[in-house]
Amino acid sequence: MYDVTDLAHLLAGPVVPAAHGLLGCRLSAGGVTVRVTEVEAYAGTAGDPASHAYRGRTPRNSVMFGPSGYAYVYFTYGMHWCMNVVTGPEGEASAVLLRAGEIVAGLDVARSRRPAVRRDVDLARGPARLCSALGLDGSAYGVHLLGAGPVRLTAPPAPVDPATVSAGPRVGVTGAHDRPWRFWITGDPTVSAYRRHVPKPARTAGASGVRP
DNA sequence: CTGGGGATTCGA
DNA sequence: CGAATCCCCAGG
Repeated sequence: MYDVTDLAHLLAGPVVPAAHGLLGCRLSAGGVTVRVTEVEAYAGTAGDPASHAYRGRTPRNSVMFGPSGYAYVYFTYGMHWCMNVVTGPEGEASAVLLRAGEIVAGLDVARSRRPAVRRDVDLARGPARLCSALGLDGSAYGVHLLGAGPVRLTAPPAPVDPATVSAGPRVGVTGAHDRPWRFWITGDPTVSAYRRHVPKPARTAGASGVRP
């Protein structure tokens, strides 16, 4: 057995085990509960250029530098929110991005938030979709996740078998392919599609893309 | 102050 | 494939 105390302990530790442990956890907000099926680990300032905290503390990423168990929610592409769980000790800005989940409660509420979606497995398939399904936005920035607040994270009813977890390079991240820090439940239909990061081509006249 | 770019999604 | 559409942050 593995209760909220253990979850708190797990989140307080190194980010990669924390990311593993977040698979299967339940996240409840806005009348919807998802079972987390896909995550990515980010190591903060510790030599991880892909982390939002890599260049040091800013107003936007400050919650990542605090204690574990809090929500780092950020706005991107002018329209989408994405949600992270802060991990590690205070002062170390590591976090785990929640990339996808399966709706296990509040299905009708989730559908009403995303009317255009046809298949239920697509409702929270992707980090911005997950936030959308749960009704999460900037108001969830910095909230504690392990208590009785509006956004609650709880351990899985049964531990996830490590043999059912796959690992690979993170989505939308340039380089760092030597760090397979994306983790997902193998074969789960709610896991998002992997898309290689495509750097913007240099803006020179007549430039043609170079293909590998 | 300015401007480049983004841990994405959807539709053509 | 490209638009949508803000906000953040580095640099001058």
